[in-house]
Amino acid sequence: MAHSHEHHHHALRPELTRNQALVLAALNEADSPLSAYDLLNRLKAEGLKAPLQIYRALDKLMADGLAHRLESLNAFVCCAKQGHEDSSGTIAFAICTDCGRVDEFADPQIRSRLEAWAESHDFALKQATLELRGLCARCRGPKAPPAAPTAP
Amino acid sequence: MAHSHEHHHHALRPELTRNQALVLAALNEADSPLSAYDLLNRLKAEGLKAPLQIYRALDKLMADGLAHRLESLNAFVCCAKQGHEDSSGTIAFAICTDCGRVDEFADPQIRSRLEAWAESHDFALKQATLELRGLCARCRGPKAPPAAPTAP
DNA sequence: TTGCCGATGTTATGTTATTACGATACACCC
DNA sequence: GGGTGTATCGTAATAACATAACATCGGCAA
Ligand SMILES: [Zn+2]
Ligand SMILES: [Zn+2]
Ligand SMILES: [Zn+2]
Ligand SMILES: [Zn+2]
Repeated sequence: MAHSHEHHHHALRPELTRNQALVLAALNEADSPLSAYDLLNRLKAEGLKAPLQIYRALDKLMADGLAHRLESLNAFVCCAKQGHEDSSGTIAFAICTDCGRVDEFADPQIRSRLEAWAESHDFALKQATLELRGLCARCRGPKAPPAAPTAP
Repeated sequence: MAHSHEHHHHALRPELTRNQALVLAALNEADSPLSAYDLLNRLKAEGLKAPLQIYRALDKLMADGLAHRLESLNAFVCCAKQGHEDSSGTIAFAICTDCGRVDEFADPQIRSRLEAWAESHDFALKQATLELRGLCARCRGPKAPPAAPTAP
């Protein structure tokens, strides 16, 4: 255990415990979302044994904005921005159904449109899940221009 | 037990089998989303016994646009429009975290905004999951009484 | 010291979804 | 009638995802 003084203020970016750091590192190394049990399998070697250890770490990482849950996959990704301190308002994910890669983005216009709907329907919007499915640029074709897909 | 030849009509509105009709009726009667196992419990009296009977019926109903899955709840609702024949493009759901009620809507501007993002990122958009969480008009009420959720 | 508190480890259990296999029902053709 | 194909159905078993419950440890303040 080569750890020394990791307890130096900096509550700005809260310290991560060992389990949390392990889970975050595993998510960072992966190039597509991982389920909690995927993570567990990858971290068995580090001594993690029970699902709850993974879920607890994920809860903390998500609370800190360092990871996100993809509801349509029951899986998790690390935040593309390494944590959004700012308005963690409305994040969207474009998920490639072929290679699994995920592109995280925020579109203010979509957000304001959602807020407008909520406003006009007297709905107190707290959170939004926006997940797009399709083929990423790498998987859709070598150079498919925005046109009707030609028969291969 | 009313049985025998229930296959008289044509297929404009595809016929539902008994299991499918039971599941759809249960979803219609509910005032909030039901999980597959909720449905199973409610339909035990009708003779349904196994999860697969529910999931198969749900698959058909969703394919016909008569029901939708809410990814963030792992639950199902009947379609507010009783099936969208048109471009079932981009549907959104506003889910009340208090009473569970769901409001289904489609916003062309949100849809075109998503398509614009996809276009500009060379992403072949196939499907989108849009789920809002918050308090519905009945439950938010600064002046409206909190809707006492009637026990299911 | 003592007591609290947050994080942890461990076991067991609950919830959601699918795989596998066989039976039944009907349409279609020979 | 006797095939063949397809679609649905029933049942059992299992996989995949998530939480409850409880004991323990270590830091830290009164
Ligand atoms: Zn993020
Ligand atoms: Zn891809
Ligand atoms: Zn609908
Ligand atoms: Zn409500």
